[in-house]
Amino acid sequence: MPASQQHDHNHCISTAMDTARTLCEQRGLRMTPVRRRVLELVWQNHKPTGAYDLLAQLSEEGFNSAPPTVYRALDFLLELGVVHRISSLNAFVGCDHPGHEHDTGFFICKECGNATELPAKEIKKLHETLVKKFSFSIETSNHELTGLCQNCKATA
Amino acid sequence: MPASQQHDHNHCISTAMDTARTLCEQRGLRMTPVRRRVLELVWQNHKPTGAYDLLAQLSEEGFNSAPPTVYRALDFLLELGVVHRISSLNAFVGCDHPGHEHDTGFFICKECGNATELPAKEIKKLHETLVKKFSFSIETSNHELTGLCQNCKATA
DNA sequence: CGTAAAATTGCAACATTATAACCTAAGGAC
DNA sequence: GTCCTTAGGTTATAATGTTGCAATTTTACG
Ligand SMILES: [Zn+2]
Ligand SMILES: [Zn+2]
Ligand SMILES: [Zn+2]
Ligand SMILES: [Zn+2]
Repeated sequence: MPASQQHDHNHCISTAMDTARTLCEQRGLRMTPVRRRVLELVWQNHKPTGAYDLLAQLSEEGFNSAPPTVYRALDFLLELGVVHRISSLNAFVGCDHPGHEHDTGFFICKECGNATELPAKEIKKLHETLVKKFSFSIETSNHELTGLCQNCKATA
Repeated sequence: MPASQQHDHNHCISTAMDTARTLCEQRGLRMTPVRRRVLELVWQNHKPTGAYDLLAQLSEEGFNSAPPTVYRALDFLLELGVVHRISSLNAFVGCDHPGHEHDTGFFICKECGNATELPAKEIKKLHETLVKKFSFSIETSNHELTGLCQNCKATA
């Protein structure tokens, strides 16, 4: 059983949507239909999804199907902190714990494609160690690990 | 003075070329003119460089100027372990310590664009911590930090 | 209300990055 | 030399992402 089916998707999605709505209200931003639907789709897929895949899904539902539509929605959601971009995959994925500012860090299974967010604590610890050694000021960071998840390792 | 000028470029380049040649000999691979020149260019720029920038430079020198030329050379050099790809920039940069298998990790200055390779030791430590917490098997990892380098912080 | 400013969306074109497919040329083994 | 493998040339195309501007919707405010 893939990790993506070990839990209640609908719960994931509704929680994510609630949090996003709350964040918008707090910041005076608008959760418009396209933005809402893109976030839902990102969560429904529940694994990193390309912008053009999302665009195709939107298109099937009667939304506008030009690239700027989905990229603008994604930019908004990234800014809001409810999705992450995985640059080695050119793909987007929902954030597990939105509302707490943190960097992008994922473990991506080569077999099933699921992406698991890394604990912010470990990323912070790495930052601290690096800052001590070098005199950089770290503003953002992005960590992408690949390998086999527990399930796929067991099945292999 | 930018970090890229605090040292002797020519030394960087010749060392990198020597190592690459040695690695090729050890593995029975061919360091052809295009491959050699691409590696030299990557080192000459001494900061992350896009494939199409490299292609333009090659073209000026009479090399073939079609995309596959540079992508094939870059694939070879990546495989050989003498360059890294920085996926958040879609760019390539020379490896500081080739010949020792290691993951991609860079600090990239937002101001001057220089990319400094992170110590493999710290990356390994992060891996170990994560593996203890989760039961992933990590095969590759990629770490891209941004911020200001020491020089640019001072100048700002 | 009514209107003006701001934010969002629609739309068309374009830019950038990367790959596929197929063929030719060069290098090495025998 | 002949054969086989590797590398490079060439053309076309795929995949990803952006710019610019007009039209619309939402909000702010008198
Ligand atoms: Zn997150
Ligand atoms: Zn898996
Ligand atoms: Zn390296
Ligand atoms: Zn700098």
